[in-house]
Amino acid sequence: MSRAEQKEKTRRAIINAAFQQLSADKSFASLSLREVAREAGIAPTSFYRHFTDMDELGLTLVDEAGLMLRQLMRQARQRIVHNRSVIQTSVETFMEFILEHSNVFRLLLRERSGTSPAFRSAVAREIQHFCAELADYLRKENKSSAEMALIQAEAMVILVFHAGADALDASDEVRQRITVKTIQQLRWLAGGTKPPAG
Amino acid sequence: MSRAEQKEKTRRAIINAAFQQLSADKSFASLSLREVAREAGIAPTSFYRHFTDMDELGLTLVDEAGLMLRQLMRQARQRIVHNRSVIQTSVETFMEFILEHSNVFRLLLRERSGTSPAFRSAVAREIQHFCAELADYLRKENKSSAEMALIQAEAMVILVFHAGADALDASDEVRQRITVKTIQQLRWLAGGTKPPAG
DNA sequence: ACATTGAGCTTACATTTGTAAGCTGAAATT
DNA sequence: AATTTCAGCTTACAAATGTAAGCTCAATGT
Repeated sequence: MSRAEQKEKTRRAIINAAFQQLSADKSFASLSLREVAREAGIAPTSFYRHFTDMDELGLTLVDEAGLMLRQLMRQARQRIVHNRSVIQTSVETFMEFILEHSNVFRLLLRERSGTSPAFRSAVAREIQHFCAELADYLRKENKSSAEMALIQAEAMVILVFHAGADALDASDEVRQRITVKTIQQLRWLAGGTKPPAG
Repeated sequence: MSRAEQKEKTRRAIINAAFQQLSADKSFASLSLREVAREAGIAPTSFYRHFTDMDELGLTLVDEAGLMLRQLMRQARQRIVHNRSVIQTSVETFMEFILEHSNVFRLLLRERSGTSPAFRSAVAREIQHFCAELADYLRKENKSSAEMALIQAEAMVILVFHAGADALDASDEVRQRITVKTIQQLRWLAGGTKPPAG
C-alpha cells in the first residue's frame, strides 16, 4: 500500500471512530482525543499527524454531514417524482435516512446550538444549503417570492430535524406517530390545510 | 443566621454559580463540580452537602427553568389582553424574556437534545407543560380538537425556541429580523395567511 | 545505492477531575 | 451546661486528559 493510501485509510479510521462514539449519550465535546485514537487503533499522539485539533476533526465531521444532507435531498427528490404526496414522501424518506445515519444527524442537531462558535456556524452553513435547496423547490412549486419560500423552508427544516431527533430514540410505533404529526405540521406550513378550525 | 437559612443560601449560591457558568460557550456537561464550587465560594467537597451529583444539580436547574417558562407564559398572557396581535405580542415577549434569562433558555435548548436521558426527559416534561398550556389556549381560541391544537402548539414552541436561540447570539438588528420571520412562520401555522401563493 | 521524509510509536509530564477520610466549630437539642 | 448534629474545611489520591520529545522504519526521491 502506498504511503498516501495508508494515510488516507488511517484518517478515515479516525473519522469513523469519532462518528461511532457519537451516540445518544455522547456529544462531540465529550469525546476525548485519546478515546478516539484508541478506537481508531492508533497512538494518541499519532492523531496529530492528521488533525491539529479535535476541533479540526469536528469541522471535518460537519462537512461529511453536509454531504449526507445533499445525498438525502437527492434521494427524496427521486422518490417524489413517481409518488403522490410530496410532503409525506419527503418526511418518510427523511425518517428512513436518519435511522441509517443517526449519529450524523445527532451531531448536526447538537452542534447547531452547541458550545463552539466555529461549529455552530459550520452547521448553520450546511443547514442553510439544505434550506436554500428546499426553498428553491418551494418557490418554483408555489410561485412564491424567494424570501417567503426561504422562511417557509427554514421552518420546515427545523421541524423535520427535531422530529428526527425525537424519532431516533423512539420505538417503531412512536416513530410512526411522530411521522404523522410532522407531516401534519408541514402541511400547515405548506398551506395545504387551514389548521385548526378547518 | 439560622443554620437552615445559611444552608439554603449556599444552595442558591451553587445554583447561581452553575447558571452563571452556562454561557454560549459552555454546556452543562462541560461544567465541573470543582469549577462550580469555586464560583460558589465553597470547597469542592462541600458540594456534596447539597447535591449527591452534578446530575442532581442539573435536574434542579431544569426545574428552575420550568418555573421561568410558566412565568413567561403568564407575562405573555397579560400583555395579550390589551393588545392587538396575539402572535406578535407573544413572540416579542418571548424575545425580551430570553434575553434576560439567556442561560436558562440555553440550558433547555441544549439538554433537550443533549446527552443525558434523565435530562432529556426532564426538559421534555417542562416543555410539554408549556406546549399543553399553549395548546389549551389555541383550542379555546380556535375551537379545534385537543389533538390538533397540541400538534400545532408543539410546532410553534419548537420554532420560537429555535428562533430564540439564534436571537441570543445576534445583534439587535438581526434579532429584529428573526422576530419578524418567526411571527410569519407562526402565522402560517395558526392559519392566518395561506403561505406562499397567498 | 543512499538520503530523506513522515506516519506511527513509546515514554513522560503537568493539569484537571471526582471523591474519599476525617477534622472543626457553631448552631440546635437535650 | 453538656451533647449532638452537620455545613464546610483540608488533605490526599487515583484516573484521565492534552501534548511535548524523540525514536523507528518503510515508502519515496535522488
